[in-house]
Amino acid sequence: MAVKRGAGDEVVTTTPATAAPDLDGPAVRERARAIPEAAVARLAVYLRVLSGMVDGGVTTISSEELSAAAGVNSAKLRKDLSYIGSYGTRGVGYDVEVLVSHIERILGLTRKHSVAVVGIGNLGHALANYGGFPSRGFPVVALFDVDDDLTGVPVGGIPVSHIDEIEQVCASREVSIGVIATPPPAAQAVCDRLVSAGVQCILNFAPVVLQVPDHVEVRKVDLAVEMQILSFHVARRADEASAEQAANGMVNGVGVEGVVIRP
Amino acid sequence: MAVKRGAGDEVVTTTPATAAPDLDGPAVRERARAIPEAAVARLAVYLRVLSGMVDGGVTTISSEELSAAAGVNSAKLRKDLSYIGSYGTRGVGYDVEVLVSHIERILGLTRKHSVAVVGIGNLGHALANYGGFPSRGFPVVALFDVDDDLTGVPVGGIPVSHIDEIEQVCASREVSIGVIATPPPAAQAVCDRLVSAGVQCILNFAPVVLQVPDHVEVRKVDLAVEMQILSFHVARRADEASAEQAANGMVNGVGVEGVVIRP
DNA sequence: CCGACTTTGTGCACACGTTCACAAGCGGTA
DNA sequence: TACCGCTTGTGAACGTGTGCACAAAGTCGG
Ligand SMILES: NC(=O)c1ccc[n+]([C@@H]2O[C@H](COP(=O)([O-])OP(=O)(O)OC[C@H]3O[C@@H](n4cnc5c(N)ncnc54)[C@H](O)[C@@H]3O)[C@@H](O)[C@H]2O)c1
Ligand SMILES: NC(=O)c1ccc[n+]([C@@H]2O[C@H](COP(=O)([O-])OP(=O)(O)OC[C@H]3O[C@@H](n4cnc5c(N)ncnc54)[C@H](O)[C@@H]3O)[C@@H](O)[C@H]2O)c1
Repeated sequence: MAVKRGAGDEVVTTTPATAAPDLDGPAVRERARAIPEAAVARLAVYLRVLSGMVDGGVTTISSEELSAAAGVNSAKLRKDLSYIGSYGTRGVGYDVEVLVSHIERILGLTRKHSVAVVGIGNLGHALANYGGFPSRGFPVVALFDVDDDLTGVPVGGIPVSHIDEIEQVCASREVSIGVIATPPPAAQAVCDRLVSAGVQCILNFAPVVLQVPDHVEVRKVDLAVEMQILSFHVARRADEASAEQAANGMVNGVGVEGVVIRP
Repeated sequence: MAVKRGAGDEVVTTTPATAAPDLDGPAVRERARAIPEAAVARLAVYLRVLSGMVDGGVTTISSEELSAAAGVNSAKLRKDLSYIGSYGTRGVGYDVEVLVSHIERILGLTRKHSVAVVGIGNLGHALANYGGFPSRGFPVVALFDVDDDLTGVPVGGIPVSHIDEIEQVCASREVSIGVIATPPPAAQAVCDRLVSAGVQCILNFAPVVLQVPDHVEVRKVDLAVEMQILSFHVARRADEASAEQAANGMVNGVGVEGVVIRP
């Protein structure tokens, strides 16, 4: 993998910048947003697929193949890639390694992002032991808990620190991403401490809405919400099926399974 | 009042080869009055907030208060609620319990959705032990793993079954949601077996793109992707900051991190 | 060197989601 | 009852994201 030197090149249009004078209304928004958030999420998926391809010895790939592997529309894939520049060859496809390096650059993965996990319970243990983070450029460098029985105990190779050391430890270990895996009532307080320790990105597993300053980015993973979305689809499907059956006046068992719909 | 139709518009990254499912007329597609997916996700959040309010003794709440608690715009909240009907009182607000019951109805939570977890490793243990699922109407009724040392061992009160029993057990316990927490290489095979067992909803933690039939709903939770999105924001922010500094001809070390920008 | 073929990159139209703004409706009050 | 202030519900404007379809740009065989 060729590490490209600085020499900014033309480089994508990170900031169109054409229309500088914008609305500086009451709510101060960030500047022109370059890449749609949805596209960023997909770029991360493409990167994972491409990494697997590199390992498999693939050197070139077309948008059709890559989009199939990533589970998206090929037009969407090409549009997503166009946000980061034109690195394909018409009639041929994309050089896998080139694409990987450019996506990594855009996602900011040329830099390591140190992670701290707060709340070393069931979930915290799993996260601390997970090898998928360090291998993708997100080394876990600190663990925190209030439980005195846990402090000092190594989990995943890292000793747990007491929550009261959070500001000091986060600063000294240059933590840039904080993961909250505490019970819900403690989440906001932990979040506040992370913020005051200078952490600007937070991944929150506790089912609570966190209040943070504008400059802090929060993403939440709420499994109950995921379940409920699935539940919604089940219900909708059941509604449709029953409506259809009512319309047809017919009861037709669908192949796979005998799903019993209670009247 | 809201005339709600079945609305048969699924989509979700279907294969391009899908034959036209609805031949109701190529021109008009007016029937779909479904609830936007994004709104469904938020409804689940509102539900959680409202449940907390019920416990807190709150009986009535305005869109302004609820939206603040849920971290969204009040107009968006009202629009989201309007998808499920008109249950507010103008000049007063919403009755909390009424709202809870209607959201639960729409999300299909009047029915219990039994959950099976496959892959009882680090993450699987955490999920099996998590009390947040049963309490929200998602009882975990089955656990599966290939590891013979695990089969029979109770985790979170449920003995682990061997993966080979998956079809039989899922059917007999009426599993409607399958959770995949196996290593990535095993995920697709596990998914296929869940589908053949009649499971129509899957929550996937393995970082792979699952291929499923159209009638199966998949949601993925990819923590590495979440991290990378955060990383992207860090990078973008650094870019902006450096651009601004360059414009000002000033170099200012920002507290948290020493981002070195090559000239 | 040319022409056939392949695949990218993108303009455009459309669908979806968000936000604004305000009439309609309700409870309380005189 | 008539008025008033408050909050909902929603039409419409607006912004964002998606998908189509095709010209541009490249490769390859002759
Ligand atoms: N376990 C899961 O699979 C799962 C799934 C979805 C969501 N969650 C959420 O993740 C969070 C953690 O879940 P869990 O199952 O690991 O819970 P847990 O009770 O097993 O662990 C919580 C840990 O946080 C620690 N803690 C409590 N207060 C703290 C504080 N102020 N500062 C630092 N540490 C503190 C506790 O000592 C404990 O070790 C919860 O909010 C839960 O709702 C968990
Ligand atoms: N641990 C985490 O915090 C974390 C975070 C994000 C994603 N993930 C993903 O979740 C998955 C599980 O992670 P983990 O840390 O629990 O892994 P793990 O290795 O601890 O556990 C995996 C379990 O799956 C079982 N298994 C393997 N093949 C199986 C099969 N064919 N059928 C049934 N069970 C099988 C193994 O016996 C093992 O018990 C992985 O795909 C991982 O990438 C984990």
